[in-house]
Amino acid sequence: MAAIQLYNTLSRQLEALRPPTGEPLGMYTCGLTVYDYGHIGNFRTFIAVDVLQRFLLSEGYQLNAVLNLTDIDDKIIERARTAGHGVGEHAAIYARAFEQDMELLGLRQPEHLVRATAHIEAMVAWCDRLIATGHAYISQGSVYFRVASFPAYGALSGKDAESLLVGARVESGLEQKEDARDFVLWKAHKPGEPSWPSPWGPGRPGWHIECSVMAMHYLGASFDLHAGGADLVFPHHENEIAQAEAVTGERFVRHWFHVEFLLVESEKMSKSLGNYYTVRDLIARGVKPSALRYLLASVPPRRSLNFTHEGLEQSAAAVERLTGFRDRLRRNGENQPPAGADRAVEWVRTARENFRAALADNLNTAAALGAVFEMVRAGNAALDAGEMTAQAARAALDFLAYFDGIFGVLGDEDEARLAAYALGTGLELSAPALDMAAIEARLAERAAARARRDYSRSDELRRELEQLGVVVEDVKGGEQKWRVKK
RNA sequence: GGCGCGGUAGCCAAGUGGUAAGGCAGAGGUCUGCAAAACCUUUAUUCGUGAGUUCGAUUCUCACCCGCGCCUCCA
Repeated sequence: MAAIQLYNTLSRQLEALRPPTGEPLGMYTCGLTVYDYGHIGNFRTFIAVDVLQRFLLSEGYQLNAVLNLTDIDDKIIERARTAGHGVGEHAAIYARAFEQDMELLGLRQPEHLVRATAHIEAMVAWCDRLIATGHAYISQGSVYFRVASFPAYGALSGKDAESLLVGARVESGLEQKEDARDFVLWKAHKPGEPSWPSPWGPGRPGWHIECSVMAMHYLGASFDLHAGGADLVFPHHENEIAQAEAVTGERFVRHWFHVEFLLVESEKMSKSLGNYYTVRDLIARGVKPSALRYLLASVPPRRSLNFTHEGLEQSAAAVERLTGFRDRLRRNGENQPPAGADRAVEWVRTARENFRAALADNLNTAAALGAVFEMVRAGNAALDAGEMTAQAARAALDFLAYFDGIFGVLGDEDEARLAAYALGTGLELSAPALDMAAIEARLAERAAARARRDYSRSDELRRELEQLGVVVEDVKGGEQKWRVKK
């Protein structure tokens, strides 16, 4: 297969990712600032990164992935104060919540899940180097990056020095900066705020320095791939580049991967509009993790995603089509006569090729799903025609397993994850537990009724079962198949 | 104003210089005791608008309209 192409924000074009070698691919992702629960926009990014990473692994790459949590910042301090928490305590609460959301959505554990406060010394040391090399200066106990000392500033976001100055002047001039574009690396201590010692006095790190320092700490001065939300391009990632490259002189990141914004009902998500959703908001409404994951993964990362409740329902229906097909394969696949086997295996191979090619083309998840569904239709048709051989069924099941290893949407673990999530978060799930005893009893009675062709009783029992939350389907051979009602 | 992304059927959405993947929803049919599921057929003579290049454009160029993001700490 051709090399994996990804859009690189820095060059503004598709670029081939280096091929897999024995050397792991170094990848850094800007994670959450833990002042509150992560919202679905955050998780859109993390799911896109997750799909990318799982795809890379399936293509033979080794990964060294770093995901950071920002656990010291203005907003955390402010929210902690409002909530009556200590700052560390507040951050810990939401860091834990993030990890719960991560597990619920099946996000891959990165090789390093790192926190800013665990790397303060390294940040101080880096500030020191920036000062020593003339790229930063001390002003009233704070340290600022001297943008004028880094001519390449603005390359990532396509901004020129002049427009940056115009933008910056709008801001208040209270800070003691040489130049309006300069940004803070280290904030001097203020009463009532956490602080760490430094050569310039107590204080805390600025936002941008943490990512440069932690990325280089785990991945080296120059690494392969850096991901994050599109809104981080400027200033955050621009500043990361400046902080790193000003000292090292090396190209900080080869490939910048940005995930577009998420809208809700075509509007920017905001608390004031009442369209702001955290993961737990949706789970509490009975949304399945697999459906949420499907929706967030189904739109390619470079396109903005319009999140709607209708979209969630459509996603849930699409997931059911996939799992329904898999169930059919498992039920029927083994008992069919093996005849003309090779033709049926052919469409699985085609689907796999198209699927891989789509993902390799800038992670085109929509096209990749198209390939999967084309196989589903072909497979269902073969099953209907009684032409599904054991070999073809196995090939299709293998492909579905491979597919789900990347997309993670078939929902096999929904129930277990929801249970663990409810336990961990104390969240009450709206989905009522099934009364299995009552269901089993009615299924048995219905089977008996059907055996004696008492269809009115059978239909009555089907209605009762629906009340109990399950849909019954009569499969050929008189067998009853049931599933949880949507 | 600057930089960037996007406007494809009721909804979500792929895509190509040669005539529109896929999913959801809808309609008809097959199957079924009835259903469900599945399958088949059907639902955009048309891809924001206008002009241009071309034998031919949704795909290239230009202009315009609309939506969205960023422009100093928001994923």
